[in-house]
Amino acid sequence: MSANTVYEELVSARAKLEQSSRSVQVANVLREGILAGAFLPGSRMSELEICEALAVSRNTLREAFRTLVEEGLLVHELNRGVFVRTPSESAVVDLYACRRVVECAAVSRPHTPDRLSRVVSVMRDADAAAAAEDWVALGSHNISFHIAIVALNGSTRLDTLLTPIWNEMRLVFHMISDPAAFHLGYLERNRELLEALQAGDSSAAKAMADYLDDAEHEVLAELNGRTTRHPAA
Amino acid sequence: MSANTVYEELVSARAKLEQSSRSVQVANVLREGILAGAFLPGSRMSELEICEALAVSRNTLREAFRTLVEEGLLVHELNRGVFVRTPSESAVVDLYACRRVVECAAVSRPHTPDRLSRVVSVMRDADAAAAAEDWVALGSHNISFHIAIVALNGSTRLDTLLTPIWNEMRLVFHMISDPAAFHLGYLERNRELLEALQAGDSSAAKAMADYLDDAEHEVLAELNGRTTRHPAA
DNA sequence: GCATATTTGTCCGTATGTATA
DNA sequence: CTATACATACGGACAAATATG
Repeated sequence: MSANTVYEELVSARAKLEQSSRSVQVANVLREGILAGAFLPGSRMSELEICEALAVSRNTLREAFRTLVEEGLLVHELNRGVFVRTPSESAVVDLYACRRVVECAAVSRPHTPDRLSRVVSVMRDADAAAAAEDWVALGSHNISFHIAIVALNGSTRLDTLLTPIWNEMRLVFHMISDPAAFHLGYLERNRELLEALQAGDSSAAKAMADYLDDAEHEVLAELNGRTTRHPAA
Repeated sequence: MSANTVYEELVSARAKLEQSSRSVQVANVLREGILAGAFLPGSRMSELEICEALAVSRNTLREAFRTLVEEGLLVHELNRGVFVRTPSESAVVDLYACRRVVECAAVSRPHTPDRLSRVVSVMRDADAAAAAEDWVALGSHNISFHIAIVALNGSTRLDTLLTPIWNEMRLVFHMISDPAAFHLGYLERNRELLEALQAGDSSAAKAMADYLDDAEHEVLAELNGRTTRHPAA
């Protein structure tokens, strides 16, 4: 049964469950699995099977579910269970609207060199991943780049509040056909953004807005070209 | 069965009211209580007592707790229980840093009249509350005013993501000595902001930044003048 | 420092309600 | 419509951690 392979992986992940509270541990394991694409958008999270695979009770699992729902990775349908979120087209539009606000604000303000250094190091990691043709890592570094951009705003609270945004962006990337090509295409644009920032270029905000516009349209085109076979959210 | 149509409507209406699970209902009740100040920052939320008071099982209550923790109203300490969050001074600084980003961005962009109308109506409600000397309502409308400001960004996702910010602001207001005087003082400044917005004044961003700076300093002064007797978060 | 009581963390069994084949 | 599978919610139980005297 190939349908069981996902749960078999969970059994091995069970070894990781060691410290902190069970429900937190379970949430961590499931989060990793979802972000890695083990559970694709729209797929159902069976209480029973996951309970058995992780050897935890339903109560504990349901607490973990509650956490992940709040993080935006799962959606909960009353008396039906929980499913991996399937970002709709309108959700994508809204995601980019939200990113436009916080990312354009971030690049518009005067930045301190030490915070920019984080952006620089992420850019280096992305380059390394691209050179090694590690497309999964490239996708992660791409998101990390924009997380580092948001951090320029100087509010750690804002950073943590936006976690669901980046989670859902990863879900979106799992829905497009060729994430590798997608991320590779934006590697150079990230570099241009960084150079504009380093130069103190006041047009960085405009560049960021254009960047997000293009990305949004490309993602929407991908989602349009795909016959949505997933269960509705 | 035309005789049943009325009752059928009632049944469907009742179904909608009860369409949320117990844990969600419990979370709603507790949230209201906390935001209303029934549970003050730092106070402990006893599982046993709340279970008995609401006649729900511990499992159900713990799911509700998980939700409220995720919303920022409660903090969870392993093997110790959950407590109403006590915003620290650094938390207040960060809260205003976050608000500065999203609220200044909101007033900087060109706004559509229909969305501004929401700000206008909230302003009217606040005036009415002030005239009626209903200080609790005034505090709520003050926060609603800024929620309406953020909504000018045009991202409903951003609006929902910021829910913990407004929740925590209410907790902060519960910690200052005279919330009524505080909110009354900012009623006029809200009006000035609104008028600047209606006039399309490009200096609205600066006005908002000043507004938040002043509010932050006033809140911090309040928290400094108070011997923090609450358990540490 | 120690013993006790309280509270939390976790699991189990089960009854009820809901959705779907 | 019936039957099955599943989610929801409850209560009890026990170990572990914490608070209290």
